[in-house]
Amino acid sequence: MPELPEVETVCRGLEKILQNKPVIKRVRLLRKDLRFPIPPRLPRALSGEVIIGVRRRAKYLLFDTESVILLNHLGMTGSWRLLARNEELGKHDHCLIELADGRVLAFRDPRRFGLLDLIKPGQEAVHPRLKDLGVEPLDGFSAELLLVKSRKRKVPIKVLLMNQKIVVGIGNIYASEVLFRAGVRPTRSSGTLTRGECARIVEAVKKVLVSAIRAGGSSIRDYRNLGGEEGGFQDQHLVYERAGEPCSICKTAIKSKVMAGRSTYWCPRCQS
DNA sequence: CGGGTTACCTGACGGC
DNA sequence: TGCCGTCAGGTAACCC
Repeated sequence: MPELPEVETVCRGLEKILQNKPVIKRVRLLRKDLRFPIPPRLPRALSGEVIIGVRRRAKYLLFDTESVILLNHLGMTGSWRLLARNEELGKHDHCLIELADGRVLAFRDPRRFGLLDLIKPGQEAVHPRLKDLGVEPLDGFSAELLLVKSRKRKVPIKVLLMNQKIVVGIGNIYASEVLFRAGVRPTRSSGTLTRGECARIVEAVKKVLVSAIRAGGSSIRDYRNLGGEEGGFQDQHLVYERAGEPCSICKTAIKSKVMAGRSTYWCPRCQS
């Protein structure tokens, strides 16, 4: 579920909570694997380390310590919770980070599509999950880049926007929302986009993501921030999960279809 | 390599 | 109340 705005919101929440650079007292793994095996040495590698900071790259969170980086992906249902004192562990709490100051961070992930791994500082660029990631949409993404990457490609633009090797952070909700605002149909073959359309798409990507971050992300089903609160951007969704409803601009019924296995929404009149 | 489909997993929801 | 099929903010592993 979490796309860039949700991961960014979680990252900012973690940064705030960890700004006193706490020492990790102990890490407990409640299961050995999520989608992939969790390194068995992870608890030992992290215990005693100081959390220097938390960063986001694409939809990944990176917890920096002096000697190792904790890499985390939320998958579809992952969340970090600051447990209240004496709070019972949930059925899907898989990893606990116990801080020396007594606080406990829990990684919760019912579907277990998330990821926990370790990276040696300086080795980020060669990590298999990070090495092929594309450009950050809010840092270095441009119409020129989209134009170049879309040439000679037949995939629908909606699928291209979700391709993390080209531009990162855009998932199924924001792809539809961006293309509606850009006035481009999600089914358009990428190679047919004009320079002007690429410019409109890139502008819409930036606007939508910035607005969504400002709103604290979108909560459709599961997504919650660190405090368990919902985001607010779902109130600004203009097409996502609105099939059959009148378009906010022209009142034509919003259409939907499955593309590359994912539900996709658009206005057949406003988007060409 | 590009493009498409399937699998991974749990839970919520609607229909019968 | 079940039970069953469908679907869900992601991505990797297959296939052709």
